[in-house]
Amino acid sequence: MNSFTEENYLKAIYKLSLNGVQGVSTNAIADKLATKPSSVTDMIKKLADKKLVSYQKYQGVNLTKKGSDVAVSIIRNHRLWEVFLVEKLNFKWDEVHDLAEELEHINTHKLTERLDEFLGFPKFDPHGDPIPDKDGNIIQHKDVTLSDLIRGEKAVVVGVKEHSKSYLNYLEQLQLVLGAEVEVKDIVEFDATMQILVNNKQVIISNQASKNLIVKKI
Amino acid sequence: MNSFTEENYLKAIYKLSLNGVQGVSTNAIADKLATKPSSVTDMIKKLADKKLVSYQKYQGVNLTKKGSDVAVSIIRNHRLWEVFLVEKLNFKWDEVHDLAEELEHINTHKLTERLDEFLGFPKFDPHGDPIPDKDGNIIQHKDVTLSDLIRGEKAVVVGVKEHSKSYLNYLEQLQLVLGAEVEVKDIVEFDATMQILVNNKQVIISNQASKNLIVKKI
DNA sequence: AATAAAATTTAGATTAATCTAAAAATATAA
DNA sequence: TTATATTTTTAGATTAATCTAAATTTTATT
Repeated sequence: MNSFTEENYLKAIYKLSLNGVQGVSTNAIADKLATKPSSVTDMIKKLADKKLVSYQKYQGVNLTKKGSDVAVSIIRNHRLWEVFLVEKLNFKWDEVHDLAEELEHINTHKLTERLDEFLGFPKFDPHGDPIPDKDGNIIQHKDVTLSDLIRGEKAVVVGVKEHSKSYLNYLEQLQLVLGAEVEVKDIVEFDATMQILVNNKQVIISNQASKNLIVKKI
Repeated sequence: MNSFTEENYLKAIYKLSLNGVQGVSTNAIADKLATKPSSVTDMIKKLADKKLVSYQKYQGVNLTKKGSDVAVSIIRNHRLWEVFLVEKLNFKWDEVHDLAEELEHINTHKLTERLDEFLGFPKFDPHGDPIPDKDGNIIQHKDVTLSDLIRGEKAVVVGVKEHSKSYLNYLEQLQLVLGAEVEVKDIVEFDATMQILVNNKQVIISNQASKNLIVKKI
């Protein structure tokens, strides 16, 4: 079995690998986990001993198949619990991350599968992130963001790239929730600030905000 | 915040105090937690520093109000999660203990209260143990066991004093589940083995088994 | 290619939880 | 009540995860 800490490292490395990076850097991991590079080096050695990552000094790490499987299963758990918290316990989408961070480590095959079934085999979590299926397959929706649209285009909100409470809370105030329809009315050339229509209401949104909102054109 | 380990110590001390014991012994705690007395002494000192227990060398420990509150809230969590696992995820009563041992430590007020509400404010867990309410009040049903009955008496199964998988599994095979009606047909004088009627079926049950089954006379 | 800057690793400490073995205190029994 | 047994505590080590500070390697820049 792996400790919570080991699991968090594997998850961090997995997520940092998604950008197609070959060899995740020690500093990047330290940043993501809010720890020190020297601590990361120590842990990487341990994970390498357990064949969960492949590692050569100064060259960064990559997950092995085994390590990747563990990471995906934790992500599966995390996202299923988020669905549970929002759909069954009526939490809001900006409240569930920290709780799911704890629940995800109760990593028992049977519990996960029963939960999945109880929830009706959801495909996405409350933030639009895809939930890996029981075999670890995961649908990656391609990241078209609101900031990619041009004037006159319409789209539906399908996810977020940033999960902070403040961002999610802000989006909710603007009614920019999953499924909302948006239409680009105008874009400021200077800083890409957008004027958009959400539920017939005019909204002004910064580039910082629009580039973190994943949409699907319609 | 308290670590998982600290919480497990508090829970163990709480349970060992239920028999009206003043000053829970180091050895009893070590036994319950499958650890060594020297480890227990170390941890007790730490808990005493945090004002969670009162302690004098060689005299055993007692929970303070603060320590007792923590213990009760963990027990509340544990039992609520057990209800969830059995009623919502269709686990059997002999499968839920270990999972609940992990879930109980995600000790967030809001989560517990939402779960309680979702489950319909249950009063008892799947083994018949009372669930403390949100203020920590707990109904203690007085422990009449099957072994206390005499020939001819009838009763309903309301709980168990022993939670091992093997015991629970055995009871289920005999249909001695919560709510089952039993009638004492005969008792062997030598070793208190009982012949009882469960759902019109004759069952022979040892004293070891009957004294761990909590019943209510009817 | 030499040097400066940045990233990474090593060395050595620290903290929490545990252990074994030995010492001290308490309880029990002749 | 003295000796013996049991319980509890202390002393000193160990393991996992972390840290700081120093050393090393890689990368970037002149």
